[in-house]
Amino acid sequence: MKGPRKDSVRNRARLIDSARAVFAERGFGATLDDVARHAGVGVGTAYRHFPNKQALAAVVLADATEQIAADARDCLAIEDPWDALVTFFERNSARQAEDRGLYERLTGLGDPERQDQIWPGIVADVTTLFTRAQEAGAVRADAAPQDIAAIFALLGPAYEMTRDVSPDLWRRYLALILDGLRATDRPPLPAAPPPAEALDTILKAGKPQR
Amino acid sequence: MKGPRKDSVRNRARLIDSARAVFAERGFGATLDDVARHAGVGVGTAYRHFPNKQALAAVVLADATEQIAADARDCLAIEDPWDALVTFFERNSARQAEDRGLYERLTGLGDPERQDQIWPGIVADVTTLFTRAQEAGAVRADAAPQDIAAIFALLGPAYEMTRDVSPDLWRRYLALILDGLRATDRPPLPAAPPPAEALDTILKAGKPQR
DNA sequence: GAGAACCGGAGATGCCATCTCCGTTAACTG
DNA sequence: CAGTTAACGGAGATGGCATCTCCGGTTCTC
Repeated sequence: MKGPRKDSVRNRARLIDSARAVFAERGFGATLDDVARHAGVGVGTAYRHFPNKQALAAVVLADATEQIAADARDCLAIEDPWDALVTFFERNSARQAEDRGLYERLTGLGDPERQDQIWPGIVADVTTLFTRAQEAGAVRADAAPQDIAAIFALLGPAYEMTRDVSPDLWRRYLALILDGLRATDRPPLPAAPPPAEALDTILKAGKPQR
Repeated sequence: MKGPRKDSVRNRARLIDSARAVFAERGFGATLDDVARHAGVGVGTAYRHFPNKQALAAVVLADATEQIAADARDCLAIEDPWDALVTFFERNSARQAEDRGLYERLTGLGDPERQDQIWPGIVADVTTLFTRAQEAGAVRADAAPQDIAAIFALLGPAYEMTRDVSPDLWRRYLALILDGLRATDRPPLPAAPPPAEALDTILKAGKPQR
């Protein structure tokens, strides 16, 4: 019985690692050629291991998605409801700020099967996180769980600034937005929250479409 | 003495109008061919009147920029400082929400000469608008004028959602952010504001770079 | 050391936006 | 109204760029 060749295995691993690094730094716009070069292998090798760029991205993305799921679960364990929600935001934002590709890819790309398997769990956990905070009176009454997705979308440009201006700048705008989300006597928000089904559209908003 | 031909003048006008319409609807990614078709003229005509796409965009953009300047000036006339600032945000956001190209083009493109002539005025007026509101105690003390530009950048994705989900949705997130900007006893913002010189970078954040 | 498995990377392929060219059309002039 | 010429139209040349293929050469495995 013949296992796969040793160099083949190694190259595959290198490609995945490099994909993670390259997509993180330069965004999903990076070429498979770039990834291959970074991995120190030829493009041909890349294409022998993965039918195309998306396939490779899907592998990398799967991990990332699970991390989000894990974050959500972890945060559910934090007692203070507001603190839990904020922590979730901070964890995720930190990841996205330092991984450009992550933000760009989160929706749309990735292995649909696994995505469809993981997302519902995330959505459920985040909704819980949100509802708990709202019921505790920490989140304004006129906010909705969908707003969480929207806020993540809004933060996109903040990450961009962070990269170009100063690290950690995103924290400023996350804090600003969270202050807006917090309960204090305020006039109700104008316009209804987006429909819950629009989640994908919301997340996709404001990033390189394709 | 021979003036320019009548059809030439008309076509030029049509092209500019069409450019406004097409860029507004489909964004600056739209082709000059698209603009020409919309104007009911051939591409050749388009290229005879404008050396390239940017030149045409610059013309359209000039008007748009002056409108912003006008908005800022108008808002300075509003007595209540907070109300003035909010109105400025709302006017501008409304424009950007319905003109996709506007948001994409605001920085980077456009006739540099005229831009450089108009922008300083806008910046000055907006800074005044902001400072006034802050001194009146309506805006939190740890905010800075640069945050205005950042907020406009943050709203980019909100416009996108608006287009795909429901009109006016942007108002929800603008209100949310403004609530965060408002003074009420809050913990200070983490991370310093971006440097004032980074204005371009800030505005550009999170939109199709090129 | 034979042969299969795998590699490398030059370049073929495909795509798409920008812009040119020139035969045709129609505005102006006398 | 006929001659002149500015202006038009739009097929297609051009250029750039990312994706992916192909095959001579290399490396692993038994």
